[in-house]
Amino acid sequence: MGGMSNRKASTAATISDVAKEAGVSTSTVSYVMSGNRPISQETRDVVEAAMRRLKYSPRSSARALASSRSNVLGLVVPLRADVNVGVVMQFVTAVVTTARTHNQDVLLLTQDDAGSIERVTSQSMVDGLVMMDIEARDPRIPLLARLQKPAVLIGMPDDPRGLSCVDFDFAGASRTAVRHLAELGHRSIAFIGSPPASLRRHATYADRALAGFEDACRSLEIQDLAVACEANSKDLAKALDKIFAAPHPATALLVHNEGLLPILRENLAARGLAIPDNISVAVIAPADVAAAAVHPWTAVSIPAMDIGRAAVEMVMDRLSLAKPAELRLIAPTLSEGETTSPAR
Amino acid sequence: MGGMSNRKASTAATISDVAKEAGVSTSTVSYVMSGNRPISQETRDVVEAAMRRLKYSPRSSARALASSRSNVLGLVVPLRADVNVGVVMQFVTAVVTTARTHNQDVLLLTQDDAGSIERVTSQSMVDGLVMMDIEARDPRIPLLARLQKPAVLIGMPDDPRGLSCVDFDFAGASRTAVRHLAELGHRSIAFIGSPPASLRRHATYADRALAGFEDACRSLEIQDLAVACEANSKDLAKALDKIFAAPHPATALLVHNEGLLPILRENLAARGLAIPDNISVAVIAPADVAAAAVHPWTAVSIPAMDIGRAAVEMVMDRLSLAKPAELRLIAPTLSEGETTSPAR
DNA sequence: CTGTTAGCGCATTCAG
DNA sequence: CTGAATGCGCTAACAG
Repeated sequence: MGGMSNRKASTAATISDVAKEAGVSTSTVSYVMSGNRPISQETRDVVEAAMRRLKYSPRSSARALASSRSNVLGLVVPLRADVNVGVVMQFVTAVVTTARTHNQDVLLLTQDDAGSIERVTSQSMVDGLVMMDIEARDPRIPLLARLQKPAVLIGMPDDPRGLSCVDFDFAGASRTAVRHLAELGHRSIAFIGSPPASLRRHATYADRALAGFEDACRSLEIQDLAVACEANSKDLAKALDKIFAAPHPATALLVHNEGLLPILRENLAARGLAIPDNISVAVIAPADVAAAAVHPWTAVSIPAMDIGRAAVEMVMDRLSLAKPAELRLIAPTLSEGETTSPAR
Repeated sequence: MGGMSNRKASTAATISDVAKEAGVSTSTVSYVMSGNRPISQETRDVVEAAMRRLKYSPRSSARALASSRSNVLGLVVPLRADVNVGVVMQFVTAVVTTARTHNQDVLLLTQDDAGSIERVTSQSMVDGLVMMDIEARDPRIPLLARLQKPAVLIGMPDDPRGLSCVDFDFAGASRTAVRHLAELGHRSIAFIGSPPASLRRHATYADRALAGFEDACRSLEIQDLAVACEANSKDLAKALDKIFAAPHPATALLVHNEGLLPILRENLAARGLAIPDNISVAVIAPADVAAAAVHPWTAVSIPAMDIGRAAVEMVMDRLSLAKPAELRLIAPTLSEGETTSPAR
């Protein structure tokens, strides 16, 4: 009896429509959705059939209001000119994809809109936050620490203030690359790094990659020289000028600047330097970029996917399992390409 | 009397806390926030003071439930390998920035997560949708047309089905560029276009830029040749081989592929071709990319910011003003750089 | 100009 | 294993 719904067809079905249609109470419907208590197989079937028939789907706002969970994660992305769009996109992809596997959606926040972090948390629009492009003493950290929502930083600030952090071990990446070049016999290595703007604001990846380079060279007693560089031909030329004008010019390069990769080979060729015969080049870059080149670069890959995934999982752990904050560094691995060879 | 709130300090303030604190009713508080009815200056002041004192901020889920508006826009972005990350980022930036000026936030959806459009609309997570990277006969269009939420496509499908669309006039862009080159005396022009993958799936920008090129050449009686090209040196070399092996080799190039710009000059130089002395080059690319080069390209600029802004504004118009759907093409403008010169 | 009140749709105690 | 009842916090009639 009374399977016929008497609602206006124009309105979307609600949980009580489903309950009526299935001949059960609304709480039963709610529990078959959440699984928060055992439901007999038969009533479950009846309910699910009713949901399908009515094309029911729960209103997220109602659910959020009742459960005080939005199932949305905030993602703060940098839209600066000096960051690498390719890498950023990879992080974003990883975060969105992983979030979906945890049944979360992603709200996109840009960091120049200063108040947005505070806004979305105080309005409970998000359950947690993932923040990219962290600076060494990022002013947003105290703010985040004060908020009640779990937050994960992609990057390693000087003082995390009890926040979770995850990042690639950029220092280790530089060290790994230098060690590899040293084993090939190179005794003078130059580092071509991030744009000056990134260094100036102490983006943690830029700082730490550089520190790792200097550290490794010192301990292996290798001639070192580091230059910052914008991702354009002109600046690259200037950097190379400086490198090859040095007293003991480098026989190997370590490049931490994805934007330079398409033009590096040509610029060296213009100076009569062939890779790897006259000069070895190792890079720190996303795996696909390094591998996609015609001559794959010897690379320490930035595992953007792994980092993004880890970030989301750390947020979810804190949310669901109330895990404490943690710091996580993702270890570097070097993959040999066709751009390094023994010195001389 | 009774200004002292008796709530537990641990819980965030609600609208009724504010009402109590201010000595008014909740609706009054609601109305000072929304401005949906006139409020005397004095009560407004009292209420606003109370809100500040209690650090009140409204729960978005409660507001959404009561008003059936989420104040969130869904943005569907492509994460394909064959799209240009730089351009995508510019669109995204424009959309987010503009959305904020309309008091909307942006939920990020990726298009490989097929069900997500349906999901976020049926759950009323978003008030409207902006969709990038539309294909000529995009399978999502019938779906979108069926949904009740306003949607704006960035791109021009064959049949918009009553949806709003906005895009750069890529055909006009090609025509403008060809006309410019023709005026310089060039009688044979080659078009280097998007990666084959983009063309194969008929991304509308790729299709239309190419069509505009062929059209303009035909009507101006210019030798034309078009090649697709991945954004790497190897594929570019192949494309150039083909172009210069033709019976009447091109004296000018029109390039619609941002990724080629960093390497194009070098690859031509390797063939003894200097820009613009031996060959003229015009490009279709975002303004900043074209202008940032050491030798600025003669370019028809893709006004990503304008398009993104227009998209959001069209959604908002349909939401608030119930405006009907519209199609909008953004006109091209050519800016001369240092890469074109008279033929011969 | 302001107050009262009935929902918005769902989650979740309590009872059974 | 299931149902009834309450409240989440806010908006928008309706009633002054």
